[in-house]
Amino acid sequence: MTDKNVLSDFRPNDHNHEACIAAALEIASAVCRERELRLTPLRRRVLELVWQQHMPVGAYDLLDALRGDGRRADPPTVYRALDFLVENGFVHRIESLNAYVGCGEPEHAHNGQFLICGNCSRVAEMEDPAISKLIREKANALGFRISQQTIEVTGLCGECRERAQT
Amino acid sequence: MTDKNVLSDFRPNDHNHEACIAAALEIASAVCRERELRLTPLRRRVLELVWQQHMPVGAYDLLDALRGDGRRADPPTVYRALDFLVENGFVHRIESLNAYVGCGEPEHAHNGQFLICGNCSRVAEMEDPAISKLIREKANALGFRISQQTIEVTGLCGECRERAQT
DNA sequence: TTAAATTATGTTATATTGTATTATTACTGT
DNA sequence: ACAGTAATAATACAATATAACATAATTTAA
Ligand SMILES: [Zn+2]
Ligand SMILES: [Zn+2]
Ligand SMILES: [Zn+2]
Ligand SMILES: [Zn+2]
Repeated sequence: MTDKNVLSDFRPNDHNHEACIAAALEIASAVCRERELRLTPLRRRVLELVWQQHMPVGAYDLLDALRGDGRRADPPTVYRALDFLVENGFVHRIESLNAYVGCGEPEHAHNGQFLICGNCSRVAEMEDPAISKLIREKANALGFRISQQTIEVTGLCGECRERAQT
Repeated sequence: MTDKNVLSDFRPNDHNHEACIAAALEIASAVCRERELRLTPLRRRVLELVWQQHMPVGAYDLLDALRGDGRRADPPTVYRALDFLVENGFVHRIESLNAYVGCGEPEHAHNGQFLICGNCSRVAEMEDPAISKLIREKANALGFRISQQTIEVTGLCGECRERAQT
């Protein structure tokens, strides 16, 4: 968080996560108002569910959670909501996990660079322009015009790494 | 191909593709002999099928092709063969497509950086150390130890881009 | 060179993830 | 009230992947 290229670092287990959720919903609400997007109750609820942890959630976990609310829900329900949320940058899809994670800075469009801990499953999001630029340059050199970059890195977060050394 | 950081560039449609397939099988055969891996007929056939085009192939397309051979085949058959081929670097998995593409240089371990044309579906593979290094450095700065990098870029290859400008 | 252990494959069933399609409901402006 | 639009419901299905157990082939070791 000190580094401006880090959109969200690995969060300690004891932070005030209620505040994370509240902030995410608040920002989404404001962004939607500004862009005249409709953050319907369903979309808002799915966003809230995605934000339950700082790790990727599968579509069917969300589906179960929706059903837990008492409402009836089927796959298209959650996928449509996710489409909206991904499309508008409130949520990122992690391709290597077929799962979804909340984005803390949907105000400006970007596609993040993700660090995924194979031990605790937490995810950090970077947005390092140097990385994007280098990849773009290399691709351009081959005549390739980039429309989207998918950068997902797996390994061990600092906390899990220290614990593993023992 | 002139650039040593490009493991396989976009191939023109008229190249001698039989040679590509033959070379891939030959290399795989040699590598397996050297590493005492077992390139069984099934694995060899799946590798050959993956190499039918320079674009990612889905597991179930391979399954259909195996059945086309007259043999009986079920999902575990092809997934197990793919596991072997991916594990040992003969094939790369494209996470963003849930599909598989042959690797032309399995001799040395690496995880490639892929350019995927959204129009013609052809794939090029780079292995640019500068990109890997930069990502590794940024991750290290966050205390993260990388075990694998997934870099998949979508866009338009040179040929398709020119054609689209019209 | 058998016997045991290991590795690979066959087989059946099921789990997980994602879409297509059509119908219905709720909201927006006239 | 009405038409036009956006969102959701509901059903059905497609695509991708794994679990679990049985059999066959291969390697290793007595
Ligand atoms: Zn939190
Ligand atoms: Zn961790
Ligand atoms: Zn070829
Ligand atoms: Zn192309």
